[in-house]
Amino acid sequence: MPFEQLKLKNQLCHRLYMASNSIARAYREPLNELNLTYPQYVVMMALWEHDEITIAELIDKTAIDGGAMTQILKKMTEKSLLAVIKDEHDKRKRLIQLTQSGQALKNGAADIPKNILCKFESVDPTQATQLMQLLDLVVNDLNTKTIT
Amino acid sequence: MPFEQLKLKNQLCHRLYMASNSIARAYREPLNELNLTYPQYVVMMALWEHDEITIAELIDKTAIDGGAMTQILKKMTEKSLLAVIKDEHDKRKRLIQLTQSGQALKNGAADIPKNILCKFESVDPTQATQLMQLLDLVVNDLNTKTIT
DNA sequence: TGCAAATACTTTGCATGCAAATTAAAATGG
DNA sequence: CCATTTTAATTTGCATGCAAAGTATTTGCA
Repeated sequence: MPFEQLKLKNQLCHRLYMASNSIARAYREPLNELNLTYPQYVVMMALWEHDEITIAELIDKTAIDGGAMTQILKKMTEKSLLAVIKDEHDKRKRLIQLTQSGQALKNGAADIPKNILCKFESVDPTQATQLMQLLDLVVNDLNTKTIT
Repeated sequence: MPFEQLKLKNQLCHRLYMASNSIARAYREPLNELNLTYPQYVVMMALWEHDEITIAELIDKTAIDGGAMTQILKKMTEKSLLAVIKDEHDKRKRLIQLTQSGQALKNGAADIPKNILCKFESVDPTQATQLMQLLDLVVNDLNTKTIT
């Protein structure tokens, strides 16, 4: 059977594509109530964990594209969720600092992960963990630059 | 430990986000050589499997957004990969038909899946299968409309 | 038969993801 | 110390993903 490998049903990538879109869609409603997009929510999670980090560190933690990050931070600044501050020690860098309302939003977001998990009827916690581990392997393999 | 669930390292969604972006990036180079974007490649795979289907069927197979599909098909038409034909039986519908060069491109794409798989050093075939099954569960759970 | 409701697409506006070019500032080497 | 290189961000251009509004047909039904 030639070209069997080109069938969509055999493609890991297509499943990842669908799963990623599906889960982002699932977050859309609860995040709308917080007036956040999904990438903005990821930025907030990173900052709730560790405030006052540079843009480069934020990019590293979130895996969001640098070009997109500039735009995202601009919009979040307009919404008074955070402030972008120049680093006096290294003027190339910018520090991101949550505002009070940015910090406060954490309470409103606390229930989101639980509500999303409720939608998983067929995936038990063991499988979820397994899935996360496998995805980590995939990401590591794909992001490891093969120094040929 | 409050808010533990809001940490990025505990988020299935963030891993899916990273994995999906990583794998799309991995396809970018080989697809550039075919002058295809990733969604366009997905459309081609669907059509290589089954030619002359309606746009609605194509959307169903690929899970690509309808609004985006219109644009994607327009660009693929400009590249003479396919043609959009009116369905005489139901004038609302459009049939998508591969051109000769669209069909021929299948040969150029035949090696792409294998080349992507080469990048997976830590994921063996068994794990890949397992991963696909878990992703299917996720997609099914998230796309099942709960008829409350 | 005739009109409201459902379909199949298209269009529009907004928010990224990504590559490539650009700018500003710091680190390096000679 | 100065020129080259590297690093940190921003900007730009293109291609989606998605929601919502709009258009053209076809169905369903009273």
